[in-house]
Order: sequence, then structure tokens, then C-alpha cells
Amino acid sequence: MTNNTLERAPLILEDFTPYRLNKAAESISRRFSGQYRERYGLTRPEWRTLATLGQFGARTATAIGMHSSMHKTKVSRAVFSLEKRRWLRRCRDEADRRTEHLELTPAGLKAYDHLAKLAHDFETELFVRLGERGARDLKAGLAALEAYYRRQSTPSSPDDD
Amino acid sequence: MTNNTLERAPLILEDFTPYRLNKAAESISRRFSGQYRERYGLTRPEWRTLATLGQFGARTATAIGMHSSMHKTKVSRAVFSLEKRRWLRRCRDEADRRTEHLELTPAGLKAYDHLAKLAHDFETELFVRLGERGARDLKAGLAALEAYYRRQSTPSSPDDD
DNA sequence: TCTATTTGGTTGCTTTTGTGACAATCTTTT
DNA sequence: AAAAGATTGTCACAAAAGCAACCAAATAGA
Repeated sequence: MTNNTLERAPLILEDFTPYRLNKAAESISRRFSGQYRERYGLTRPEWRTLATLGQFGARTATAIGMHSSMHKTKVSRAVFSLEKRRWLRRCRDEADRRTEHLELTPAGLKAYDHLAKLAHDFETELFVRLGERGARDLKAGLAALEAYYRRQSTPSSPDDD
Repeated sequence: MTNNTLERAPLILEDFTPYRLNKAAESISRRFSGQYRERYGLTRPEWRTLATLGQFGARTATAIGMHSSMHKTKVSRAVFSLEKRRWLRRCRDEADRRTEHLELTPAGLKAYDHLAKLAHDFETELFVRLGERGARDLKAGLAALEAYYRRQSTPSSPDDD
């Protein structure tokens, strides 16, 4: 038991969890986004919108944002750009004329199918690389984080980005 | 055993690891960045620069970027802004006049000390919230990821953001 | 029913990031 | 040494993200 009076707890950036998490996320995202960027020239909001619609079929812009954690302006722009590409079309809701139901066109669905497969392969490959143990730890750690901020989520920061 | 021919492996966005990782990182970062943004009006590149200099003392811009995973333009701008704030000063290197050695002023060091403490507390609190198990899993998962992309890092994507 | 409030979505503006080119300086090669 | 190549840091421009105001339509309240 040393008489070790620490004047300053040193902060080691590379050990600091928020930093590590960010770096990991960027690192992985960069790799995966190559898949949809190089091939299709999609941005991340566009990819997320595509993924959400592919997963659920028709959805409103708000629902997309909710599900994919994007601010509504991001969704709005992504929808516009996917529409221009003719991967998505808008269907008006007769009951509530503020909203539109968005759905993928056959071309959009085709791209989705391809990208969903790439995503799946990417993840499989990642887990192989991490090893059974590493993959399990990562998933468990993420689950713990998600449980934590699900509890914490204030009504003021519900879904947005 | 059903004759369930899956035409399409469905992609569940909220289960997709890159998405989860991003969301987790943003979620945590948002919380922590509040600490340095509200109080000091720092951006993340500025915080990382401060943290690196606080950790190591004088360093060049390149070394900062290397250590904190930031592109050199980010470092350049962060350095400029910290200098304007008089938290950092540049010292020329007589041996190599391309570089400058950057170090914190007393004011910068003071802010660093405070922020380092906040960071430390933040992490401690986080681990408490995650529980012993969750914290351990998260750290192990991050370590596995880091080991993976350390192996993978091509000479073309060394340090940059 | 008429007004006030909320909700869904878009647009414009500002700030932040990403990219490529550049000037200056060092290093290597011939 | 001179030429070619690398490295350091900055700048200008383009793309993306964040913010707040806004319109239109629905809902709630008096």
C-alpha cells in the first residue's frame, strides 16, 4: 500500500470509452459504406432509408426517422434523392393528407436485395474475424449500452439522430 | 423442420452491427460532448487535441492526428482555434522548419485538468450504469474490434479520421 | 365553430467535414 | 549538388449535417 498521492488522474485518450466507441464505429462504417457508396453512390441516410423500407415495406418519413435514428431533415433529403433515382415512390394517405407513404419501386427493391445481401455478408465476415468470443462480447456490450440509453432516453431526445 | 425456403435473408437494421455501433457511439458521444460543449464551447476535434496534448505534452500536429485518429485538416483547424483561445501555443522546431511543436498554456492545462476529471467521472458513471458484466463485455468487444482493424489497417488508411 | 396547439414534412441558412491542391521544407537518388 | 520524391501544414472549394423557420393539415379546447 503505497502513499501514492495522485495529483491528476491521467486521461488516456485511447482507453477512453467514448473515444474508442467512436473510432470503432467510424472504422467499421467506413468499411461498410464503401459497399454502397462505390457501387451505388448512396449516402448513409439514403442507405438507412432504403434499408428501412426494404425491411418494412411502405412507411412514412417520420416512421423511417424513428426506426433508423435520423433527424427528419436527413430523411426528407434522402427520400428526395431516392425518389429522383426512381428507387422510391410516394403514395398519399387519403386519411391524413400531411403524410405520404413511401415505398420502394422494383428497381429500389432490387438494389435493396443486393445491398441487404452485402450487409449480411459483411457482418458474417466481421464476426468471423472477431472470433466467436469477440463477436459475443461485442454484441453483449452493445446490448448493455442499448439497454442503458433506452432507460435514460429523455422525452426531449427521443429518436433524432 | 419446415420447408421454409427463404428467398431473401431479411436485414434487420436495428440488429445490424455497424448501425448499432454507430448509434451507440453517437449516443454516448452526445452525452459526453455536452460536458465540453456547454461548458467551454469546444468541438470534438478541439477536445481531442486538448486531450492529446494534456496526455503527452508537446506534440506536432501530425502526431496529434495520429494519436487521436483525426485527419490533418481537422487537427489544423482545432489547433488554430485553441491557439486563438490562448490554450495552446506553437513552438518552432529548429531542426525541421516544416513542423511546429504544440503545447498547452497554463490556461489550456487548467481546462484540460478539469475536462480530464469530467471524462474520468463520466466513464466511471457509465460503467456503473452498464453493470460489471455489461462494462466488461463492452470493453472486450471493443478490444476485439481494435485488434481486428489493427491487423486490417492498410497502408492507405493509416491514421486518418 | 373558431382559435390555439400539435404534427408531418420541406426549405434556407450556418456550421462542420471531406478532398484536392498547394507552398515550403526535408530526404533520397543519381 | 541538382532533380525527384516525401512530408508538414494550410487553404479553397464541395459535400454533408445541424438548426430553426416555415407551410399545410389535423387535433384539441373554449
